[in-house]
Amino acid sequence: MNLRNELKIYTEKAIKNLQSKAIFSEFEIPNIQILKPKEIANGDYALSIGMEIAKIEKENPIEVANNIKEELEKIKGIDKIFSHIEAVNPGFVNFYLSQEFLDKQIKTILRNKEKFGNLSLGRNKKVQVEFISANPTGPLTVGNGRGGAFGDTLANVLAKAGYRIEKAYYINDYGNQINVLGHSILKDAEAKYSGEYIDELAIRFKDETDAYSIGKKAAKIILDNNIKKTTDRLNIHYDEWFSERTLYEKKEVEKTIEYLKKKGHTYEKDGAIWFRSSSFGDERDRVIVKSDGTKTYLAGDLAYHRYKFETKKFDKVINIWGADHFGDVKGLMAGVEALGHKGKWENYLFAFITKILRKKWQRRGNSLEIVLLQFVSVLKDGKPVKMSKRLGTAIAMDDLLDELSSDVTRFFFLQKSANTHLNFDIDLAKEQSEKNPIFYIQYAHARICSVLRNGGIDLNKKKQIKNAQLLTHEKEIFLLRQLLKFEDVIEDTAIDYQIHRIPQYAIELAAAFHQFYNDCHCLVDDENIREARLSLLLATKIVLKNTLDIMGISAPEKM
RNA sequence: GCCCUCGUAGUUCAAUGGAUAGAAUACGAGCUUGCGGAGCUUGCGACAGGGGUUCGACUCCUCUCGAGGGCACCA
Repeated sequence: MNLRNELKIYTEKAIKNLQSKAIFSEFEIPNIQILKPKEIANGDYALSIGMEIAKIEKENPIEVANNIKEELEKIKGIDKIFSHIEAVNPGFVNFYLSQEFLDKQIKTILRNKEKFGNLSLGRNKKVQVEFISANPTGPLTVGNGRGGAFGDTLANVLAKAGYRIEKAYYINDYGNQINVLGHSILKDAEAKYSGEYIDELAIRFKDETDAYSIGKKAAKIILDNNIKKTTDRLNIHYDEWFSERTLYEKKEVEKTIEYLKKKGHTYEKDGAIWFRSSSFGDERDRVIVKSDGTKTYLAGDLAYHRYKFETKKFDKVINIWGADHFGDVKGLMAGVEALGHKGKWENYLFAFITKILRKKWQRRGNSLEIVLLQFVSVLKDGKPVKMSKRLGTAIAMDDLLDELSSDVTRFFFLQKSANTHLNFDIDLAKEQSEKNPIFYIQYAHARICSVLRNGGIDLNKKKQIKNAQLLTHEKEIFLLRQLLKFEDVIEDTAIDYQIHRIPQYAIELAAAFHQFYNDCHCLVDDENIREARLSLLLATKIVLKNTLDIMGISAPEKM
């Protein structure tokens, strides 16, 4: 049970008590939002419920807040957590953490080390995150890289929150694009892909003439020599590389279509078999078997999702897609529902979160959730570069990784929210790589390690704080508060997937450390203060490293 | 035409319907006989525009303008 949930329950109880005392009438208690004030002066946590209840009760908000505050103060043990609770204008209730509570937290961090921040939110639920899944017809692009950084980090966050996660790459090694790849290598009239890799493959297959056979073999080569190497360079490691072809080989696609037929979710028109997806909220029906007898991409994807839910028994599946696949979201959603896998997902306790979820139509509590990442625009020499493999003018992820480290690149991608269009100015990124915030964060980590070494602390040995109560300097307390935020950051992100919160937090934490470092000398003669500050440093190192680990970014002990 | 995602300091990005809209970078001014100055302190600087809902709007609704994406028997 974390503090925010505890506080929520306390508040609810306080309001009920006030109702039973007839100070408040018997209204239905609204959602209790636990706010985190931006200003420390406004407390560590805050409630705005006073204003909402004041409206219902037609009372003065500050009086309502005061009533709640007084009722909360009566709760046993709350004085151990908060040094004081305040009701302030226009009707907020502010909570200030006690020194005692903060001291306890630092001990918790030192005890739990890399496990600090592990939550039980997932309660062993199995979740798959599928990301990148680019066609094996060419090297990964910068846009794929964004999906990779996002998906990998989201999976890490969910793992931290207690979910059993698997990372998957769906290889589209079946279908027309394989044929097109073959023709591209043959450079005949049906060629679509171009670029250096095609030229290299052309040399390799110069003695062959069958487009499909070439395409099939080439796809395997591209997967091994390009895609897998690039994901490695990006520090992404999949649990499963799933081949679409195997679904056809094992007749899983046919079985899926048969299932839908039997359930009456299909019909024939113009010689094709249509899936009645409009019965499941889609704006139109979708073809699953074309009039020439071949299956569409959706048919294969549905078979794959049957595998996800029925064979692998995932409780939840999250697909990370580029925004160019927006048009396919409803089709797959409808299909998954038709296959009987909707709404198994838990209902979150937090009403304020479900409110957010409701806004995101693609995530309506389905067992399948699809996150769309907006486009990455690439600028080079001040000019936009059109991203298209087919045109052969795409910026390959490897081009970027030749110039920037994986750490910098991942951080650059992660910093932006999924639904903003990302401008990747290659020249700017190169130019700024030395002053990138990631260096600021890694420098903080290296600096801490250096002081700890100078202080004779073995980084791998357990270190217990003895004098946390000596941590009273403004910057010490501020840093402590930042450390404490880590669990909230994990929880929030595991629920709303706003992963840019993580790099944001890393910057804040590093800043809090640098400020502390500047004001407080650690290696002082006073044994007690020295001990206390070294403990704080060690705790900071732990949390900073945990944060970087989640982002898949290294935490160097020296730079 | 319809559907998505956007529009915030010069630039790249933040901000759960809450309190004084934050960072980074750039530009200006400071800080070192101390543990890593790749740091710290400080100044300048922004909600595309008009209506509306609300005690309270960058956030919700609506219109206008602007950017990107999607509307296949392609994947």
